[in-house]
Parts: sequence; structure tokens; C-alpha cells
Amino acid sequence: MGMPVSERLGIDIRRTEQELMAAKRAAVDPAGLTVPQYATLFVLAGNAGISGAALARACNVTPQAMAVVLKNLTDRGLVERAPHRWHGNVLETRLTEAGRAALELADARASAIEQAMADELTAAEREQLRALLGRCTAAIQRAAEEQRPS
Amino acid sequence: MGMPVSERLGIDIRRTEQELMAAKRAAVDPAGLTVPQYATLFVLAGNAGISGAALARACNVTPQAMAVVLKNLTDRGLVERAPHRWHGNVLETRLTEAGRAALELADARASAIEQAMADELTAAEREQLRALLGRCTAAIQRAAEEQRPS
DNA sequence: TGACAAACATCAAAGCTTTGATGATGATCG
DNA sequence: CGATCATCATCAAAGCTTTGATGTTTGTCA
Repeated sequence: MGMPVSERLGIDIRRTEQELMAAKRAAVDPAGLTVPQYATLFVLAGNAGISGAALARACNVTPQAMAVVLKNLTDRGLVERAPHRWHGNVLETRLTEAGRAALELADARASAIEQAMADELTAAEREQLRALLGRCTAAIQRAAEEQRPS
Repeated sequence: MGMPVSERLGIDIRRTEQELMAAKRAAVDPAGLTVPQYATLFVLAGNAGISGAALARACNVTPQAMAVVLKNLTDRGLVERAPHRWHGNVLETRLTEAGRAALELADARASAIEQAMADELTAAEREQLRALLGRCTAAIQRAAEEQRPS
């Protein structure tokens, strides 16, 4: 096979992300939320009345994926959706009181995970990590672009 | 909310992993595979006759998740499963010829993504990244452990 | 031998995610 | 004005993933 496992940085990245997801899932679970639901409520808290499509962009998922999350959140009464006043097609989404409460509960615990990660590193190391990840992201995109059989 | 978005390293990690997954998905798609299927075939290529549970551990997913992947691979004739000779309950899984062919096709392209990422960084930077990610992983696990209401 | 723990496989429910396809709405430009 | 394009929402299909619950098989130990 092409590249030895020991040299695949993707494995390390994936491993870390998996650990992060597992920890966040556990952190957010007592609030009755999933990680995507938490992320959605989080964005919503700072952007009341945003559209589903914009929410999808903010969370880096497809509008269809976001629609599923929003449906579940709506069913549980954590968000409300209402048609935009003069902009016919758009549905404005807002947090309900219950939604804000769940978010606050979840965020306290989720933030603790982020905090632990931040505390493990010095400020310089944090910047280093972000810079390295950024370069990886760029390289990945470049490689993907080149592979495209356009 | 607890922690400002600009300080959440998790977001950078997640972003990179998403980009990586998207690129690998595109890379592996012409071979008719998904990323989990590719990962499974890859492990299988180096561990013929492994059990489903062991495969799950190697891929860092639950046995149930692996069962779904294996079912799809079996349905497409890319792997074969047969009961272990003297060990009644275990199903041994092996690549078929078609499976090996799909893997090779997919691996060439997937490796190119990994290679691009590796090429972007110097050897020292690669080690730095792995070390930083490793420390993050450890910190995450520690934090998750502490949060557990045992 | 018989009870028990460990490992394996699997059914089921719930949820997320992607690609593809449709239809509605609003803005732009000829 | 009317065609076109971009944006938004949504239906559908396929696949991955998790938690929880079952049942089988093996090996250990009292």
C-alpha cells in the first residue's frame, strides 16, 4: 500500500478529533443534546433569526444535514422557526428559553474540555498547532483540487 | 458562553479533520468505496482473517458500526466472511480479489492526499504536530475522565 | 462438572451526513 | 417586462455511528 501507517498524519488528526468528539458527546449528553445540536444552538445564541442555510454554513455541514438537526431541535422545543417577514422563502430560527437553558448547561461542560486542551499547551504551542493545522488544511485542499477530474 | 470561539482549538482540529474527510471521500469515491470502507479494507489487507471485533478496534469504531461496514462490503463482494475453524463464534474476514483491486485503486489516490500533507511540512514540523496532537488527546481524555459522574 | 466472566456477533432505535433532485422565491440584467 | 441565476427549503436514498440489549461460544475456576 502506498504510504506506511506510521507516516500518515491523517491518522493522528483523526484520532484526536475522535477523542474530542467522544469527550464532547459525554460532556453535552447530560443536557440532552448531541454535539451537532450543541454546535447549532451555540451559533444560534450569537445569531438570532439566522436562516437554516446560513446555519449550515456556520457549522460546516450541508443544508440537508442541518435540516435534520433543526428538525430534532424543533421537535424538542429548543428552537423555533418562523417565516421571514418579507422574505418569503426563508425560515428564521431562534432559541427558545428551554434551548438557551440546555445550551448553557452543555456549554459549561463542553468549555471545560476545550479549556483542558488549551491549558495543556502554552500560548506559543497553541499558535503553532493552529498554524500547522492550517497549513495541512490548505495542502489537503490543494491536493483534492488537483485530483479532481474536471 | 464559556469560551470564545477564537480560542477553541477544537474548532481548528475539527475543521482540518473535515477537510481531510472530504478530500479522502473524493479520492476514494472513484473506487466505489467510502472512507470507512477504505479504512476497513486497508486494515484487512495487512491482517487477513481478522475478526469483526478486532477490525472495529483497529478502526476505532464500535463493533456495531463495523458490522454495518462489513455488511456493505460483503454485499458488494469485496470481502468474504467465514466461520473460524475451531473457534465457533468468530467470523474470519478476508479480502476478495475485487476487494484488493478496489483497495489498490483507492489507496493510490488516498495516499496522494496524505503525501501532500506530509510534503507541506518538514520532518521536524511533522513530529511537532504529532506531539501536540498527542498531548491534546491526553488532555481531552483526562478532562473527560474528570467530568465523569462516577 | 457447573457457574461465571470474557469475547464475539447481531438486532434495534436514534441521529448525523452526503449526494442528488425538486420546487419556491427574490434579485439581476438584457 | 421577462429570462436567468442565486438562495433557500425539503424529499429521498444510502451509509456511518452510537447506545442499549441479546444470545452464543470459550475458557476459567471453584
